[in-house]
Amino acid sequence: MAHKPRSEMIVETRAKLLAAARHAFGTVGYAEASMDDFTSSAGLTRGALYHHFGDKKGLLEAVIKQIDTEMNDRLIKVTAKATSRWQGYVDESVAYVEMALEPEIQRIVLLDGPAVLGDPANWPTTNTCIRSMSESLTLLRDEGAIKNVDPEAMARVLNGALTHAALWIANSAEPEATSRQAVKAVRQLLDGLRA
Amino acid sequence: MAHKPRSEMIVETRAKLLAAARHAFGTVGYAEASMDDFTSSAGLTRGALYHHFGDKKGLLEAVIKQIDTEMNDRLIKVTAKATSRWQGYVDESVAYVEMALEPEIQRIVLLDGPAVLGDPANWPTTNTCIRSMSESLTLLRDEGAIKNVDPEAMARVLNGALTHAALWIANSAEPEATSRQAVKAVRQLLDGLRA
DNA sequence: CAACTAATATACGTAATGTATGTAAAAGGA
DNA sequence: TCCTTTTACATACATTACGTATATTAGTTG
Repeated sequence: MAHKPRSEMIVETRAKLLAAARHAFGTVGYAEASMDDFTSSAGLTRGALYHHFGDKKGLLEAVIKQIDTEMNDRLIKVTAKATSRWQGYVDESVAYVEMALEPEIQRIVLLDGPAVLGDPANWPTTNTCIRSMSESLTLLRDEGAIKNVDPEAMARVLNGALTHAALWIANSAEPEATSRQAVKAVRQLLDGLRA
Repeated sequence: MAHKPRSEMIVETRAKLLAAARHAFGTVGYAEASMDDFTSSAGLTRGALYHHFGDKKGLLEAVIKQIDTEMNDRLIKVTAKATSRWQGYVDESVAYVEMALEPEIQRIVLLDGPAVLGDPANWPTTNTCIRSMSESLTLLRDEGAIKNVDPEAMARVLNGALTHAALWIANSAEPEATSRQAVKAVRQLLDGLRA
């Protein structure tokens, strides 16, 4: 009877715990998510959880890291499609807003993450997204497409604008209309950076 | 012996609870603040707390409302001092960043508030600050000082930029240097809005 | 095959929240 | 003035969650 090797069991267990936690965090929120509940929904107990992730916070970190990686992958694809570098940056920004509309991302990364782990700027997973946006800005600046800005500073500040736009849209009574408003404002804001 | 009238006792009790909670939330954070601890530090018990505020969340709402009012008062003073309307808006924005540097505001309003109460845009106390910024933008737009933006949308998006700037500064290893970077980026961003 | 290590479960202590109930003092009317 | 009613606040209790310490089971290695 196929006794899988231990190494496979482990990654499987980790994956199951991550998925269960991610679902729980994303729906009821970090504080309301009971470790007993979601581990048992994964067919495990808290024993496995503590062994692999140390504590609830560690689990949240792992979940956020996973989401962050996925977000970055998606953003890279968007940028790759663009015709010009500037257009790529604008598209990336809008795509970021759209991703941030997803309840799971919003709840976990934008709301609970900062409250539990502190300012995202200092997360170990050092927001891959911000870094990539910062790189885009560096290139744009060096080729003279935008004003002479500090890429990192501007990337962080803009990132704040984007996430707030997303929060606003997602919690609006009329997301469609709000989305148009918010995206337009973001575009205008970005446009103001052009040289 | 000076038995104060009941109405006075009540406002006093509410004030004591608010102050104690505000201190606890502002230092150890909402989740870690034990209601037993901070009520007893105010010479009361949770009984009074539940009577006046319903639950822990209700107390947080009250604390945030108080802080929000104070912030707005301070912003009004800044704007009043400015020489031009545009300058007033820039000063207001920078002042907002500076206020958001204060640990209490940061912890309670920027980190825990959104996690516990959801997107600030929908708070009952409907961020007085955002409203006032939105009004400033309306005036600026109408007098042609800035591009033709949607004031509410732009105010919200900019607000996100400002709060993120503050978080970044406050959690930086070198707040002084980071502050210069962030404030400069904010100024550039605002400058891009001018007509 | 035996000893060891590591993955997961179980059991328990502690602490926090919310609720239900109790109490005492103030307000108000006769 | 006295009795009733309300209400501000305290106390006691039930539930639940987290984290840790310990037990068990299974896989790995010599």
